[in-house]
Amino acid sequence: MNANPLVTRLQQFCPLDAGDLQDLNALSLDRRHIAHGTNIVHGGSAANHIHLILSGWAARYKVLTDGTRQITALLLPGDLCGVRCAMLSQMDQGIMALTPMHVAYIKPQALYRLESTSAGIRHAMNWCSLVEDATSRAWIINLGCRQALPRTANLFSELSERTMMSVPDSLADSFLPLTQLELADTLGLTPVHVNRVLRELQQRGMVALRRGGVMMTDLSALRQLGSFDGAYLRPKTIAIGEQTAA
Amino acid sequence: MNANPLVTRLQQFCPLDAGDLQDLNALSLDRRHIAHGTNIVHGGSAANHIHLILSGWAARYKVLTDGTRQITALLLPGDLCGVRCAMLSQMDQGIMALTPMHVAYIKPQALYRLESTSAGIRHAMNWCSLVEDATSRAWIINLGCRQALPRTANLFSELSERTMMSVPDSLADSFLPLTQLELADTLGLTPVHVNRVLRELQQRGMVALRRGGVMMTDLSALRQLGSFDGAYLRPKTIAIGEQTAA
DNA sequence: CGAAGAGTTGAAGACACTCAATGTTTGTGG
DNA sequence: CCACAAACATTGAGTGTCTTCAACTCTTCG
Repeated sequence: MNANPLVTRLQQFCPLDAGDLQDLNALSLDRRHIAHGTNIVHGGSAANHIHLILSGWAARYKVLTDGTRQITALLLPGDLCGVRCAMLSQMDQGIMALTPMHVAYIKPQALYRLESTSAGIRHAMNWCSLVEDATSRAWIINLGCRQALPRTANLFSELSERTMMSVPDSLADSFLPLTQLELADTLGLTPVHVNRVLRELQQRGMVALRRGGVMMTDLSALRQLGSFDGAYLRPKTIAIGEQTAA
Repeated sequence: MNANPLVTRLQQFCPLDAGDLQDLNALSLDRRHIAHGTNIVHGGSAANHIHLILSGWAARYKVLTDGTRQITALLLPGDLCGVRCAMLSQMDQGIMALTPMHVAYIKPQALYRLESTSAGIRHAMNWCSLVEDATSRAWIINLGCRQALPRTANLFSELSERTMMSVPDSLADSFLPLTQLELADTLGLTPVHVNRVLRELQQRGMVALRRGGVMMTDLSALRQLGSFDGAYLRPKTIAIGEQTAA
C-alpha cells in the first residue's frame, strides 16, 4: 500500500522510521472517490476531516460578496489539506474537485495522536506547513509583482514542479487540468485576458491549448519567463533542531 | 514579566496551564533592541533564531531580480516569526524593522523541546500557524480580487484589528507606521498610486496622513469599503481534537 | 436537438503605471 | 546654525495593461 503520495513525498525530505511510515499509511484507510466539480468542503460548513489527496486536483477558493472568486491554493496529489483546513469554514472558504479524485479522509484526532507520540511525524507535519506557507507567499509575490504573462508562466512552472515531485513516474506531467476560468480566478485576471495570455504563450511555443486544460511544451522557457525558482518547494534541512540534541 | 504579547494573545484563544505560561515566558529572555531599518534576517543568510516581536513593526519581504519588492507579511507585537522563518534564507526573503523594535531571540531547539513535552504549547503553536496561514491567504484574496481603494481599506482594517488584539491597551492603535513606499510594496501598487488612494481615503474622512504613516480615523468606514471580515484572525475552537478524547 | 459550459475575438474604456518635476521634512556635516 | 543631501510625499500628463461588454463558435452532454 505504498501508493500513498504523501508518504512518497515526505520520505524525500524527512527521515521517517518504519513505524512512522506504517502509522502514516494506516491513517489513510478511509478512501473515497470524488466526482469532478464536487465540493469537498463547503464554504460555511464545518470540516470534520483532514483530506489527503491521493489523485486528482482540487482548488481551495473563496467567493466574495460581489461574486468574484479567488482560488487561494491548488491541491495536488500528496497535499494534505489540511491541518489548517479546520478553520476553512470560519473563513468561508471551500474546496472543490477540479478533476475526478481519490481522497483519503483522516480523522484529526488520529493524526494529532500520532504527533504526540512521534517526533518524526511532528517533524514531517512541520515540513508540510513550511512548504504550504512558502507556496502561499510565492503566490502573494506573483500577484503583487508580476504582470499577466510572467505571472502565468510562473504559476505553470510551480505546478509543473509540484506534479513532478508528487508523482515522479507520471508521464503526462505537463498537463494542467485547469479551465481558463479557473486560471483566471487563480491569477487574479479575467477569463478574457487569460485567453489572450495563453494564446501568446502558445504562439511562443511554450504551451499547447486543450479543452479544459493546458499542455506545457517548453518548461525551461516558462521558468525563465516567469523567473521561477522552486527552491521553496524543497526546503533542505529544516532547522527543526533535531540534529543539535542539546 | 507578563509584558509578553505572545502570551497575552495566546491566552485569549488557547488554554494554557501555569507551567506552559512559565515555559513560554522563559523562552523570551534574550531580548534585543533593533533600530529602524535594520535587517533582522538578511535575504540569503541563515536564520539561527526564532524571533518574537515584543514591540514595533517589521516586514517580511522579497526583492525580485528586476528590483521590485514585495512585502509578504507584516509582523506586529506578539507575532512569532517564526517556526517557519527557518527557511527564509532559502527563499531569499528578509525581515526588516519598520520601526524601532524590541525582539526576543528564541533558540529553536528550546521551543521544539517544549513542543515535545507540552500538548498545550503544541496546540498554541498550531494556532499561530493557523492564523498566519489564514492571513497570507487573505492577502492573496486582497491582491487577486480587489482594486486599489478597497484593497487598501482592507489591509488597514486587518492591521487595525491585529494591533488591537496584540496590545489591547494601547491608545494610539489607529496609527500605521508604514511609508507610502512600504504600502506600495505591500499592496502591489506603485507609490504614486498609493498616494492617490490615500488622498481619496483622506477626502472621505477615513484616514489622516502623517509623514511616515497613516492615522485611521473611521474604522467602520474602512471595514465596509474593504469588505473586511476579521473572523480569520480569531479562529474559535480549533479542531485540534483535544476535547474529543477518543 | 437544444442547452450549457468553455473558449475566442473585437472594440471601447478604465484603472493603474510610467515619467517627470516639484514640494516637504528630516538629518547631517560644514 | 545654515546648507545640503536624502528620503518621503505630491501633482500632472500621457500611456499601457487589463477590464468590460458583447457577440459568436465549439464541444459536450442530456
